[in-house]
Amino acid sequence: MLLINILIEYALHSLNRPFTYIYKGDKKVVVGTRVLVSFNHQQIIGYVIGVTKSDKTIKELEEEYGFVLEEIDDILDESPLLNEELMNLSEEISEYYLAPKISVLQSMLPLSLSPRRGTLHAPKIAYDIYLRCIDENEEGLTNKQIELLRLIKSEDKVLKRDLKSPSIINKLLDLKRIEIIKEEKRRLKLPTYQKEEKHSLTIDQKKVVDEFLNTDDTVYLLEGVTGSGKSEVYLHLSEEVLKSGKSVLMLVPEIALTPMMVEFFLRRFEGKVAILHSELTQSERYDEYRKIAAGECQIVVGARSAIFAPLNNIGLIILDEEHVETYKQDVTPFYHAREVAIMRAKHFKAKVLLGSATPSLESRARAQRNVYHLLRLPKRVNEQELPETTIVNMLDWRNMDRDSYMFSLRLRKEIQQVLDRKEQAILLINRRGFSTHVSCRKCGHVFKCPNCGIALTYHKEDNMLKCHHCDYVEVKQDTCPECGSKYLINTGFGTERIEDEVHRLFPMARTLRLDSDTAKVRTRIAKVVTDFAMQKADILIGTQMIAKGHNFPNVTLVGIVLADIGLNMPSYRSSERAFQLITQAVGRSGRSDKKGKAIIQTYSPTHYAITYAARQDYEKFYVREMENRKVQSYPPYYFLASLKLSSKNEERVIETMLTIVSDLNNRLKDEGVVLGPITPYIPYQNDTHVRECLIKFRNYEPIYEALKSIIRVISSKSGLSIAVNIDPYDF
DNA sequence: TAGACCCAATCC
DNA sequence: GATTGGGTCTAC
Repeated sequence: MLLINILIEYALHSLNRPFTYIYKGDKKVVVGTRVLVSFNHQQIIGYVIGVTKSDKTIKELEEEYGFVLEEIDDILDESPLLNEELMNLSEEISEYYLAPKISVLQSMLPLSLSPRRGTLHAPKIAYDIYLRCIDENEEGLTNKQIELLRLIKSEDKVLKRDLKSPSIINKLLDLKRIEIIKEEKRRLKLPTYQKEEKHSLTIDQKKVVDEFLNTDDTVYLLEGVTGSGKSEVYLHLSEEVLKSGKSVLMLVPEIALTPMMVEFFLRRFEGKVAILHSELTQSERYDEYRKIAAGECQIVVGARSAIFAPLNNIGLIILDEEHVETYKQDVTPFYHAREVAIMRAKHFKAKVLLGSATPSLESRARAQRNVYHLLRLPKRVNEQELPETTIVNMLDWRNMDRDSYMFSLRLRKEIQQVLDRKEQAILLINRRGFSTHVSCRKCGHVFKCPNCGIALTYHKEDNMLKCHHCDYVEVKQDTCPECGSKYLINTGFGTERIEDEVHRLFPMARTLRLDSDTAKVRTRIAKVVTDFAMQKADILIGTQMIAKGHNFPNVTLVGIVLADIGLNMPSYRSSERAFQLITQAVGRSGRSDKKGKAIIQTYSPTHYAITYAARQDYEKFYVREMENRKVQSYPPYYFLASLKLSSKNEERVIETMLTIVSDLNNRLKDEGVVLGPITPYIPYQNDTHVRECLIKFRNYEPIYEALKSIIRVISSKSGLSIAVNIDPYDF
């Protein structure tokens, strides 16, 4: 009889331990496969982490353990889903991020293979069914059968669905003249490009490539201004790594926003590339995953979770736009792809290359201390000048257009000139929708989200009010639900409103809008981007989505309609985010031989994030922001961990959080600073109350001991749930 | 996480 | 006296 130790699918700290089942059947049970078990009156999925033989009787075992043993209902896989490297990696991640082990495994695997119930209905392997001739003997066949046999014979193999006559096929199969071959199908159709030979490098690029190849560090940070040709460096290094027989993992923030990078890799390395990202359907993703696991691809291009691609013999992991926050997962297990990349690289003795025009402060600081090897690309490839940038102070009424409170005279004039010259402009407004608040003029009622309590944004396109925090939507009413008044007013503006305003001020201008509303339909991002690139519109209006990656040669003006959005968010990263966004956006202007301009409208014209971004001066910003972080004891000077406690019972959360905070204070003394209890911006969601605290510290060990013990104590209590976020972004 | 179980409130 | 609703408990 076999004793099977499994992790069950519920990702809770309280259930983060092995459960033992027995198996008497004769199928093989292997560590790393999924099984179906009944657990507390339900059928759920478990992941096998241990198999041992036992000669004792069930009764003896139950006596020994003190609980009733149940049998495994079914075995779902024949062979392990993860190899040893990935299994150890999952262990390391769950240790570092203090996350339930099963949650890490669930994040690593595509849904079709994931240890969770959804897996049972997830897509299966798809096959192409081919026919092949195995016996040319035509004796005793009818003319029709001979015709088909000769047709099949003339090709190596023929797709069954391409042939029309099933009865004749069946007859030939019966007569053993032909056979069926099943081949796994790749449901993702990659576009085929003309193969492209490698470009020669500029002197700067060559220097960077040589330094990377001829030194022996693990992590490299490539700091290169927008347009400096980082992609070409990635491609060259990838080629070198492939030549040495190793494979490459290329991470991008979001494929939809960086279609160029995928195209570059497909062009250069046709047939060797797999793609993995969230835009894929479940079945496409499953197929790509299996192809990688089967060793059929040497390059994987993908978003965050692609860091878990089952590539073997990795030689290089690249994170493009390494500062982008999407690399940090914002649910358990809260991992950051950069840290996971470094873990994997250590295992393979591979190198990690982090690339950005505006590196995250953490990375840049590590480079400062030579933890990372710093590489620089200080110039744009064609020596194009950086755009001429103007900051417009919106507080000064003399700058303002009397006809519009969203546009300054200067921005309006520049847009007009661009239109006159038949060039293109990009307007960035980092907020979607039409207006940010809808309220009643008579009684002051503000339309709010019933789940989150924050103001709803009005979307004119579909005439709905939407919550930008959860997915709540409602049809916009024309009257106030409180007093029945018809006088509702819109305040605050977003992309839709700007588009309206552009149409009003420049009736002839053709516009396109790109934000996550546009992106709801999968193919629409690509459509908008290509349409704009083909100059089917004069002005592109959008959120931060338009600030990344794309190269629009005819754009000579970038207008940042309101640079302050985000700057005053209650987060220690708000300056950094604003700086990155503005810098990236300004860099979109003047990418070809035409000189570009950028206009930044702001109510904080002297804020360092804005002034340095206007000058595209990352290094100065870095120094200035580091001072800030030092004074405020934030990363990179201190590490952070946040702790989130939730319960249906508000009093209980408050009380427990108080004891946790005082407990932490007692344990840590000088090892860290505890802030809290903090009532979050959204203090309750679907009748669950939440409280948080934040820990700032310099050494991981003592904090980990404390956190582990708190998790142990809290998770043993029912009605309370706890989640720890190591290196959180949202404080 | 989600069904079981327990107890009290509530119905006519 | 039966039904409903909520809070709590437990899992191999």
